[in-house]
Amino acid sequence: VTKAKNIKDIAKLANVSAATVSRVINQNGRYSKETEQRVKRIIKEHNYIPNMSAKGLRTNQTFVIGVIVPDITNNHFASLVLKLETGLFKHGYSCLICNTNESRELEQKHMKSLSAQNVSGIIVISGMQDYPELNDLPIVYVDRPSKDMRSNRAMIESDNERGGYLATEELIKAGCKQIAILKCLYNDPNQVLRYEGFKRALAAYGIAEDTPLSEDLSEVSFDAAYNKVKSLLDRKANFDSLMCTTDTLAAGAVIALRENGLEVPRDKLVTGFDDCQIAEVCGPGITSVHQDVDEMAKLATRLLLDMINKKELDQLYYKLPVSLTIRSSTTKL
Amino acid sequence: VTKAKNIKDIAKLANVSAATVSRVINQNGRYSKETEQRVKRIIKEHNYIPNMSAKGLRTNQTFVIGVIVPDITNNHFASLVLKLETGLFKHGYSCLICNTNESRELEQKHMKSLSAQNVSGIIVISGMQDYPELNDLPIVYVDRPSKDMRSNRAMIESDNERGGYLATEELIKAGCKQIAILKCLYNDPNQVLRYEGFKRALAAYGIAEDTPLSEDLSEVSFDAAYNKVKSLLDRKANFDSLMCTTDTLAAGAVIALRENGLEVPRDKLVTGFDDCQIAEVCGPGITSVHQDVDEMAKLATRLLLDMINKKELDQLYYKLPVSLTIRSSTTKL
DNA sequence: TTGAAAGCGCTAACAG
DNA sequence: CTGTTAGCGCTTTCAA
Repeated sequence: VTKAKNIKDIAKLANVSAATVSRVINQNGRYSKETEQRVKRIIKEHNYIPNMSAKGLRTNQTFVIGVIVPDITNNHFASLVLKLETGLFKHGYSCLICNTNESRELEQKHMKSLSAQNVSGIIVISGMQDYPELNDLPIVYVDRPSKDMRSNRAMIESDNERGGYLATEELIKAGCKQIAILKCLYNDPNQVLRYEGFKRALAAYGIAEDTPLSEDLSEVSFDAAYNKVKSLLDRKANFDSLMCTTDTLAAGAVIALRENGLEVPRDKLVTGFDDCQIAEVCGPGITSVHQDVDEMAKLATRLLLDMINKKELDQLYYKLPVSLTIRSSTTKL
Repeated sequence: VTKAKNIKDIAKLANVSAATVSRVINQNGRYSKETEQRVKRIIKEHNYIPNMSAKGLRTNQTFVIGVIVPDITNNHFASLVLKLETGLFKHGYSCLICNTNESRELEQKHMKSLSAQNVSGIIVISGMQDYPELNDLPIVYVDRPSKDMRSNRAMIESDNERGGYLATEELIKAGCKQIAILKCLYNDPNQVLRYEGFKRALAAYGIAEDTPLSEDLSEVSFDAAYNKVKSLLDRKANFDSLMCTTDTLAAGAVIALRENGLEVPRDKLVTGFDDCQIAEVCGPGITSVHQDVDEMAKLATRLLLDMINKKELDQLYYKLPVSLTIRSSTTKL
């Protein structure tokens, strides 16, 4: 079988013009059944694959979606990305993955690069900024609020405040009085909301917040949580439980406790947030706020594709409900 | 500031030809210091971003790398992808992420799609197949052997056999006599190699393999491992330890044991493979075979870029050493 | 139902 | 050192 590199080769082989081949490929009608079948046969026989750069240049549509994510090694984000990629690929779109490593600068560089590549749309997961200057580009902001509202922008977030409330309430109901919180408000509105929920729960149950136990972490990471808990223990801080604003933090906490001879839930209760694999697997299993990642991904995919295809969206903003997945870490023995 | 969409606009504004602008952008020389600065200034002022589709069409170089991966939610793969993406982006390349979900068919579809998109190169992680038909495309096969050898193919794997040996030896040295192995040979040469190592270690220490304990899993997944261990316990199989060919399997095993009131390492010893987050965090911490993901990523990046830039490679095949990260799961109390 | 022709934005000869 | 020109492969009028 000879190699047909481009649409002209196919046209020649099928005794039609390139225009007709193009119409067949794109199912644009205006060709006979006969021609269609012949062209399709030739394409298959020669294993012809259209050149997407040319198509992209011509149509200004690349069928590539940029996905911005803080860190793909975080299981919560990875789950989201897996579902997004799988869903989008079914519709003929590929995903450019961009890790920002929580750096504002890298995030901007990536957005610029995506725009240069003429991506069809962008999904920004837990981004740190809006991008109103990317005028015509459809963008879905996932996992964070955004001010950038208009017809080609959408926004999906979980009810983080309620999540914070639920987790805290669970600890209170288990009898906890001195709840430390592991969080880092700086730069992340979700963290702020989870903390709001925390405070609302304390207030609802008439518990005063113990400010030293609420001190911010330097960053949202396993190590930061691990070190914070070590230092709490070192200075003999008085706490009976830890409300952690992500599962990664919860894992760091559990490990730090264990290394100091403390067991969860025997000695301290712990809650996490995201309900990802680490919560299932860490220590005795960590009670965690479940986000509906599946729905998030489905919604983001649908909204983005609709925007790309210039469909009117009935709704541009979604706040998804959360639930609590209860595991051993909050079960007093 | 007016909007300059394309290179001609910039050229006009800078009083030069498009060719000169192109030269400046690509640092191709053959322009005066003066012109360069003027052009650069105009570009910056107008926030001009070159169109990559056009560039790609013209040069047949897209600066996009396809990354094929079985499942990005596996922390081992996620770590690899993060490092690859970060490294490649520094060199101006973006990564198209493709999850195959272990499906041969999806893998092929993705490869075809990548080829259509004129990617500059492909990194195939734990792929199930070679792609010799993608003639001119540089490909690095990571995490698996490959028969597709030539100048624009490279291949990097860990010493899986030795990993299997080390893990098994660790169990034996801790006094284990009846070692069950959780594996799934079907479709994955790495699994086979790890199993080879397992058998070699048994032989070296004069232990006979207990065939019923070596039965294959239906697939490599947390659930498969979980169910397998449950069924081993149900039928009162005689084993003192579990050698697991991935950390995910080890996690499934640990959880299944725990749910049956058995603790690691008190009642059973366990080893994993990959030394990823889950091994650090699961149960008491799981002893696991460490793969040098960092070196893998660096090597893959370098080799791929060299192939893209037509540099002669001194070596096309790399087998990276592994080590054992020892944690509590193999420490008899 | 089909084909001819123009052009998307860029780069690479080639000429000056 | 710089500009002119000719496409890369595809889609899309327009005309037939």
